[in-house]
Amino acid sequence: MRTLAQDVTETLRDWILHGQIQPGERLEEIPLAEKLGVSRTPVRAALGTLANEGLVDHQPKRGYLVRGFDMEAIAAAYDVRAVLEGLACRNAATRGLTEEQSQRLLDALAEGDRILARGELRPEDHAPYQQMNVTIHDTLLQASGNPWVNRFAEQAQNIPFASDRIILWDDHPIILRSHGDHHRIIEAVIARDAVRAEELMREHVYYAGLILRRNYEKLIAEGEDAPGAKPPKRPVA
Amino acid sequence: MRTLAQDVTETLRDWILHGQIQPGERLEEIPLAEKLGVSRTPVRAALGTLANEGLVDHQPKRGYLVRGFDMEAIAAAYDVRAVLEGLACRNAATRGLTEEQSQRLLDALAEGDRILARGELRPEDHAPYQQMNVTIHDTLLQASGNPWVNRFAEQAQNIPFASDRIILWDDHPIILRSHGDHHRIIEAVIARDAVRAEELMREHVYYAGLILRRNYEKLIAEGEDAPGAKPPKRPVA
DNA sequence: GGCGGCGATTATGTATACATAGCGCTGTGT
DNA sequence: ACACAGCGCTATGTATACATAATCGCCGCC
Repeated sequence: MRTLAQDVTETLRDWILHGQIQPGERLEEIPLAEKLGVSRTPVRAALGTLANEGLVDHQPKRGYLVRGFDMEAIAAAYDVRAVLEGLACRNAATRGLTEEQSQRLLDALAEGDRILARGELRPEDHAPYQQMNVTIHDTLLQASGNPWVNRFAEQAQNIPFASDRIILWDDHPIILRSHGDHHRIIEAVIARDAVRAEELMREHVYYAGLILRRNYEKLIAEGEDAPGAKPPKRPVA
Repeated sequence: MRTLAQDVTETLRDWILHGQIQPGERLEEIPLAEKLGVSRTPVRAALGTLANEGLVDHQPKRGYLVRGFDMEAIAAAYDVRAVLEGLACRNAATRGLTEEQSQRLLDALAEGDRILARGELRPEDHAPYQQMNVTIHDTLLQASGNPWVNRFAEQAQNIPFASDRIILWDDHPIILRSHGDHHRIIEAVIARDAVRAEELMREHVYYAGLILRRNYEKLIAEGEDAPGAKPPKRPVA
């Protein structure tokens, strides 16, 4: 069964992740409750959950604030994801994939190849590519068989503008290289080469963070002061 | 300011971590509220928090159950801690320690040396040794400057019978070796040798998990069916 | 005699009423 | 004119009342 509190939690989380509520903004229970057509109770529960997830800041008797993430914090999240997903690949390679998992990964690789084949990404390709990317990472996380890795990696992605869902669509060579990583990673996992799988995934995620940071610094240098965690270019929620 | 909900959360968390509430046991709001002398509201909030932390399982409209952790899950937590604390040491070495941090670490090392000097650990030594161990790990986590590492490593420790606070006091050689690790790790961090620091800490934590698992399997082999996450010998806290 | 459906019971989910800490405003005194 | 203290307002924290789904037992039916 679904409860109101869960719905409200998801709604608010989406609002925050999609930037519809700005960092630093105050989240007041009564206005939110009215806007959502529910009572304060489920709203309170939702705010508590989001506070635990680290998306909002809670000071007792003083309310909830949407947390802002500066570039350093976002880069830190990538560092964490790098080691966690690296661990996931190591374990996945050690344990071996199920038939279904390896098939899903191979399908995803083929899908990526197909999308990238035409040499450039059109806007209508973004969603499928994104989906494919998420499929690969999530499948590998699950294949690790380590529930903690799953949970923490997911939480480290639930930050505004710092998720697999953010890709710099303009830079085709980087996307090609990234998908090349996918090939190698999955190859290593299937070949049960745990060390190589871990190293490749670590670098893959770490590099993604590096790109993000570089782009951010370039924007800063160009004077476009990117407030808070403003994404570089054409972010896709 | 402290709220009732926070107090209740801590109380329940302690009860679960200390095994005063058994895995699989049902947590009912009204009895808990009565036992604690509060209303259902703070109890509900606390249960929600603990559910987010993964200590209790929540099924909507069907209540909360204390989660049990089998040996596999505990080992998985150690794997995660290993890579996270490894990352923390890498970052700490890269960034460098503050004067205060390095002093705290060196003091902790000396304290450990002092406790271990007599050749065996007496019961009254357990608490200080434990404290020293926690100090070292927490200080290094903080020194990483990565807030995520802190959060996740802490959560991965908040499992019944899987924390720094659990040590096999009987096996002196292992404790000696472990404290030797501490020396090397801190030496590497201070020397700004990021790679070595990371590797040493990874192995340090991973090995602790391995010991735990081995002891568990030995117990199983001896026929003492250790139910759920029963700790090997003389667990403390 | 066993199985299945229906209703009473109970515990959770939601709404609302009450308590209290924070914050700002105002008024006064220096 | 400025500082500070007291007061009132507002929003959060807590308690409680109400709504509703899940469980369990009972009865009837097959």
